[in-house]
Amino acid sequence: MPSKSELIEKLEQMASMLELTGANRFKVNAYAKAARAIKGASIDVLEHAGDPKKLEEIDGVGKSIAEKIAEYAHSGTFDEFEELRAEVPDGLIRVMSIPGLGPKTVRLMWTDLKIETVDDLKKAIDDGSLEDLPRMGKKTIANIKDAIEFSEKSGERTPIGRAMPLAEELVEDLREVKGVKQIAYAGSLRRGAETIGDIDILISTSDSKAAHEAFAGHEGVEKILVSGETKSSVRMKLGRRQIQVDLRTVDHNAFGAALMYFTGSKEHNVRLRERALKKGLTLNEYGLFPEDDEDTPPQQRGVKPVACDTEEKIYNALDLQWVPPELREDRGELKGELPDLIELDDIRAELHAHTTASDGAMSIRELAEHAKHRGFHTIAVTDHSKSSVIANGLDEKRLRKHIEAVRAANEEVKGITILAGSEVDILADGTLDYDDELLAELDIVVASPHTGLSQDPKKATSRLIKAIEHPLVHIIGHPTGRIVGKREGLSPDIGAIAEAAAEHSVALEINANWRRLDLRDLHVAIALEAGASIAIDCDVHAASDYDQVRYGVLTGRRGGLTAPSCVNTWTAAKLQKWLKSKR
DNA sequence: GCCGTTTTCGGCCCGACTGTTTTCAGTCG
Repeated sequence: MPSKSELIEKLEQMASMLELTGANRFKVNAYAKAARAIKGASIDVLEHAGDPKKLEEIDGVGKSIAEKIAEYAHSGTFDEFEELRAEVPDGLIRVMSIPGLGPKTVRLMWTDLKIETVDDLKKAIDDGSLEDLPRMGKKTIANIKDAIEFSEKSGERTPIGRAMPLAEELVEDLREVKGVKQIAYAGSLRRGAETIGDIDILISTSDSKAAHEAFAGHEGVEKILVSGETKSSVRMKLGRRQIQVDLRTVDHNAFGAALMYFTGSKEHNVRLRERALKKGLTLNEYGLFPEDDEDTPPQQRGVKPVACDTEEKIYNALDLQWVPPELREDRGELKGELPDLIELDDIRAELHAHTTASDGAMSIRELAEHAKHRGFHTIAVTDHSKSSVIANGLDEKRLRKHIEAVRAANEEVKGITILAGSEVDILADGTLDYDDELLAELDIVVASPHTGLSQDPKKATSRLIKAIEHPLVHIIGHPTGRIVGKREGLSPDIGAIAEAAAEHSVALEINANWRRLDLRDLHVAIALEAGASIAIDCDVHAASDYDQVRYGVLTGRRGGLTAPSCVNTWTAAKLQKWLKSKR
């Protein structure tokens, strides 16, 4: 069945295959850009596949690609894709994903040595035939061999929750090095993306050499890939895997320009540069300069930049307001007003937490004390329901006792409200795991799907909507059940879910655990557009889980979430009023 | 293939580093 994600994948594949066949690089770029545009588009392209005008409203989609979308919606593929696919072996795209191998090299391997897969490439290395290619010396071959091993070992992208602690440790350690004035992590990590390709660290320093030496010598560095005057690249140990970490050093007064440049996204930067050129300016990682058509870069000729030391000055010089990193994805952030995004400090309540009654590690009181310590006014105790047997879900009798225990704790612990709730399973048919009489006794109901996570999108949509329409439900917990990089989860019609949620005053959860981040950023944007409220919850099982909230806030920010749209930022009174409206 | 505050053709972002070659192509971000 045609799906948006498959269409996007096909367009991305088109770009790779075109590259390999040596097509016009701007055409390649057009396909890659269209794929991104569709990913971030607010309209459902498949729904409007018969309306080319509507499709062409999406920036990056023109006549030709609009036709291909129509073709795909009708037949599940499009001719040009199938033609290229017949020509370009599947395995080559995988070969091209090896770091250091680009389209030119892979194409040469393919045409001259008939290399079509990573295994073919390994054989060509072993039997020495790879050396026959031009510009293919011993060192290059050794690097390729190493890169194959790395890509097999490092696997896919690293979840943000694994990369962030390492990045913060590096920033803390390198801050102490002689000459270092400003330091920050940049890249997709600063943008709060759910997964990270590599970690980028940026330093402004008066002693570049010292910084690069300290970096290369840092604990955990397993291989040095690049070491220049301004740029070093290493591979570091991260758990059982490795992650690439890049360090860039710049002068103090270029820190803003460099930070902007290395934060990306690449597409956002391209937009900014295009905008700069239209204003007779040129933007690079050293600053925003007047464009003068000279070949030598302006900073090397002592040209005075228009702006360079802070991001804000550069955006302003381009007649833009400063764009929060989380929004720098080329999803229209340079057009119109930006939302006043939610901040970590706005979070005042945790509404999804487990105790030792089900699968948590803390008692009700411990849970409450930790929440209080974080300055929260409310904590909801939401242990699992009876169907979650593996999680020691509570049957009706145990839940009734548990409610009593929560009420007692609420009397006893001062300075915080402890809500009696449940994370009740949404069964495969959309019914809930307890009867209404029992649910009505609870202060808060978080309804979540835990099983049947591979059901078809139509069933998933009606299942979730049924739960949303239930008059006693407040929050839909981790609505799709996905696990980042591991489990796809449900693929419901998020637009329909969001509309139902808005209509019935049900909040959709961003489960802040970095393994979940569910809703994801794009879903949040759709939910907000429909007028639905969002909950950011840590799904607390242990004390350290409270720290996950940062990832939920980042995800919310990426989706354009403001504090008023997030129930966890509301005052105790406002929260209570909403909860009671469903009782 | 897309696009237009120099518009329907002729552009399309910019610099660092590596390896191999000896002036630069390829890749990356």
